[in-house]
Amino acid sequence: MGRSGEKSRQGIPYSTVLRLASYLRTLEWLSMLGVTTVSSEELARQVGVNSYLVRKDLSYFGEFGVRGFGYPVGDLIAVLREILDLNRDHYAVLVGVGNLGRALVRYYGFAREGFKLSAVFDSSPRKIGTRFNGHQVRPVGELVDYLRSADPPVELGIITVPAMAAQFVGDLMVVGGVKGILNFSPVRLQVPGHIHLLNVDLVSHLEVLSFYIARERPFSLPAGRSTAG
Amino acid sequence: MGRSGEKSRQGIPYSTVLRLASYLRTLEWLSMLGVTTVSSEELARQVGVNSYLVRKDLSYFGEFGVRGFGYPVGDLIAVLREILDLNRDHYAVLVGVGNLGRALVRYYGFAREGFKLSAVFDSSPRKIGTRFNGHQVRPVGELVDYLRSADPPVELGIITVPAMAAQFVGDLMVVGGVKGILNFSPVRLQVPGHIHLLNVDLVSHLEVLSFYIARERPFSLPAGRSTAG
DNA sequence: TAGATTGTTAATCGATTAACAATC
DNA sequence: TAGATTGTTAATCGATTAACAATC
Repeated sequence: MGRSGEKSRQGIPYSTVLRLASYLRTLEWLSMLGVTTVSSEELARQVGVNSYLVRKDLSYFGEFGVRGFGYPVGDLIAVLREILDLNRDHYAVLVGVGNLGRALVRYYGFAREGFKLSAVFDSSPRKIGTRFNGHQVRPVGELVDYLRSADPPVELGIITVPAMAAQFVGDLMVVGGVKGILNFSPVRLQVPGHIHLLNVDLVSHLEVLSFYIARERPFSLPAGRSTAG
Repeated sequence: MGRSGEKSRQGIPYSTVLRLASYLRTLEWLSMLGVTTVSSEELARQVGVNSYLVRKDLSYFGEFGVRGFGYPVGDLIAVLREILDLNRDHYAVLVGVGNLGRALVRYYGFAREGFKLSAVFDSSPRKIGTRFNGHQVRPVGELVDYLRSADPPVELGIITVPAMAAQFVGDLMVVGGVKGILNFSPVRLQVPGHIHLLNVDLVSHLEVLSFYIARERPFSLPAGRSTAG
């Protein structure tokens, strides 16, 4: 599980990385249930992919299974945590303490996986100074300075501001030196190539569901394949 | 995170549907800025894909552009709203009034796009009866009955309960007759094939960022792709 | 061992990219 | 018209699936 035995990481598909996180989540769940061994077949079934893919995904990083037996759950969890670099804390700032922002500040899931909030910002005088979950809201004008002098350093920025302000806040984060941005605003941010950006548009998800539901009406087609897995 | 069903339906790739929502978001933004015409090149640039893909995606549904000219923004918005079936209201129930659930109940973005909350449920006696954003929290025991008799009918279920309860709640929604489920719990739900399921695992997104930051390597997919996949 | 299941190479499939004819 | 840009067909690329040898 150390880096020594790993194969080349060139060209690891984004979809593979996303599935690694899925595998990890499922394995943690199995581990909680007391399961100590799992086959690629069973893990695949639970995640909703096929077993070829599980083995292929893992093979990018090494050999972690036992032939004829399966994968030791605990070991595989450790391996995936290592691969995803989850064996250390990651610090984030969050900007925008609206409904969604407040929810994320209070969300346990992040901290549980080692993602810790370093500080929280907003532009509204009404919100600056108030406290959420132990974090006193700071003025967004202090964001760059904060990021530059933060110790431990802040790697991640979480954007939960309205569309109008998203690009501005993103720019500040980049100037401040974050390495990755999780953007919950519906705006497509423009960021330099070295910044890792993920857009999470909650409304889009509902729209996708809407599309598939609309196409399922009685006359549309012979029963096709399901979107559910 | 990501969709659970990997297959397209009626020959339209899932990734295309997701991009349609992205195009719509960008077009709405352009429209707000007063832009009335946009080329596939410009729209592609803003969304972070290439123009071939924009034209290809739209061509699944018809011809909406003017050669030598581009696309009329207003018309294309109307077309996309029609395709995604957004020209009517969609009703949803939300189960689980924790931090994330409360945020979604209060989130304007959903309603703005025609997704309306029909009712809100929780299992905790401490929360039942309290009000959030005008919705009085109902006991989860009433969920199935509510869904069966709701008028207007409820198509969508949003799950924001802890992992432990997610499958149970999902089962109730299915029994109640929802057509699609947006699952924010980290559990991979098992649902019948006719149910459209999208999993949104917020922690996974951070883990993906962690992976790429650890490698100082850009994504291999279109930068800043929307989630769900 | 024999059966089971991995790890890996090869084949397939489908999405993306490219090219270009149509046409405003 | 001439230049521009769409809509669509063909080529490419890469992820997924399949097959199977390795081996516990």
